[in-house]
Amino acid sequence: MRTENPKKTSPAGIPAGVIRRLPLYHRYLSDLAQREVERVSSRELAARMKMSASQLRQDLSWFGSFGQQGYGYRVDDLLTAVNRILGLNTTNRMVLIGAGYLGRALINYENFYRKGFLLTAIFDHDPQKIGKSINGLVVKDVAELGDFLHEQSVEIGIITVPDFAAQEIADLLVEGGVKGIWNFAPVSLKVPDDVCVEHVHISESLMVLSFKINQRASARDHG
Amino acid sequence: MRTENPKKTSPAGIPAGVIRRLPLYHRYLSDLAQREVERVSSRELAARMKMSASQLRQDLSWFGSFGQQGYGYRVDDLLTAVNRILGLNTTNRMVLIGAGYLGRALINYENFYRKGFLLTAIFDHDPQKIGKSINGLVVKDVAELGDFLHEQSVEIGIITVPDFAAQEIADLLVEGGVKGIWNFAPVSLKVPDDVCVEHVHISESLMVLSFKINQRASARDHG
DNA sequence: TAGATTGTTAATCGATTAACAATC
DNA sequence: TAGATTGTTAATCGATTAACAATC
Repeated sequence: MRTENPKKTSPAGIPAGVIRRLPLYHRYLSDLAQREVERVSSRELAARMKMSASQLRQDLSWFGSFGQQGYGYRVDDLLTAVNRILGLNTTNRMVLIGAGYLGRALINYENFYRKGFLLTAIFDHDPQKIGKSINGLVVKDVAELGDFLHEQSVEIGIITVPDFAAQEIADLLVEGGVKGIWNFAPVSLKVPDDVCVEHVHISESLMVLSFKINQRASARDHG
Repeated sequence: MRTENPKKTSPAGIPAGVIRRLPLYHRYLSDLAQREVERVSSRELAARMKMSASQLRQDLSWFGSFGQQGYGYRVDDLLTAVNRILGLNTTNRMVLIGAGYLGRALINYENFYRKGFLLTAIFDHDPQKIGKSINGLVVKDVAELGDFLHEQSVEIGIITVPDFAAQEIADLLVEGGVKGIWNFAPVSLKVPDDVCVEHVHISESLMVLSFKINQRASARDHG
């Protein structure tokens, strides 16, 4: 039986680890769906994902029951469920602030559209960029951001500006009523509790890589 | 007394959570150092970082003792120690494959140089890009990647190519002897155990944001 | 039906927090 | 010295894994 009423009513919320694994489930299920695989067991899927079947089933149980005993999961159904859990079944309108290379990389990422993310405006501070068209959107002056947000309903603000300007933009986004901020600047943004922030840890990630390489090197030398 | 001989000899390795927090320590300590703060206690630093002082001290103890009872930590000394732990005190040579917007964003990120990361070559598949100069480096044909890696010593390969090409590039990098791969393609790369991979979860991060927004919305409606 | 596999409860493992002796 | 704060050990908490009754 497939339901979407979680057995465990999540009182303190869903663990962060579970949430971080949801996009992985999405990716692997999309792969299977694209290859027209009809059914998959927790054992098979978990093996592909290099995790335990227990954990996979435990994770899903936070959101409901999506499988059938003795059968496993219908790939399409589970993917649909994961899409809904992730909020990919509704349109998320976004604005992007900072039309540098990183901003442009995101603007060009067409997969977002397929997943229900819709970029509605691009802002920049640089007069050289303002007025230019990128992917069919004219870059607006960041001075207009506040007004724009009051006129248009926007769920997500994307921050791809230099570090020092990030908090200022975040304040404007919050004031403009966005529900979430996708932050690429390596700073901890201060926002009210009702606004979600997802920080993409680019430089942090490179340092972790450096650590691992170094760690391995010293293990070889000393160990 | 400040030493760098860990008390606990890490048998199974340092927990992933500890490793992920190291760049954070680096950032906050850099901030303090820049503001010429001389000393900091675990309590103060932890409060800034919104974590417990216990956890901070526990984390550091994996690598040695860097403080003084009754005093705390000398900011400079602790930052130096964290830099060394992260491997930022040595030069990490890098090549980048994929000179699209994302690749260019990374090429332009000057902070990397300050942290000991040195970009030595840029590769692309596109004849339009090959031969052009970016930040003083001439873009090479990706067909030359293998030869280049055999001639030059390179620690890190940066993959900013489209998804479908990522594994192929990873294979070339591995064959060329890199120690680590910084991967921006949303695919799980298959590499030997002695090569480290750090995956930057860009699209995954947006889905997590979508989830959180959606979660909060449904909590407001139903809760 | 018999075999397979789920959803969930119980057991284990690891990470975080609390506490405190050591000591600057 | 007395007060403060570390490094570390013990206690708690949460997440992962194992096991199994329910059932397709």
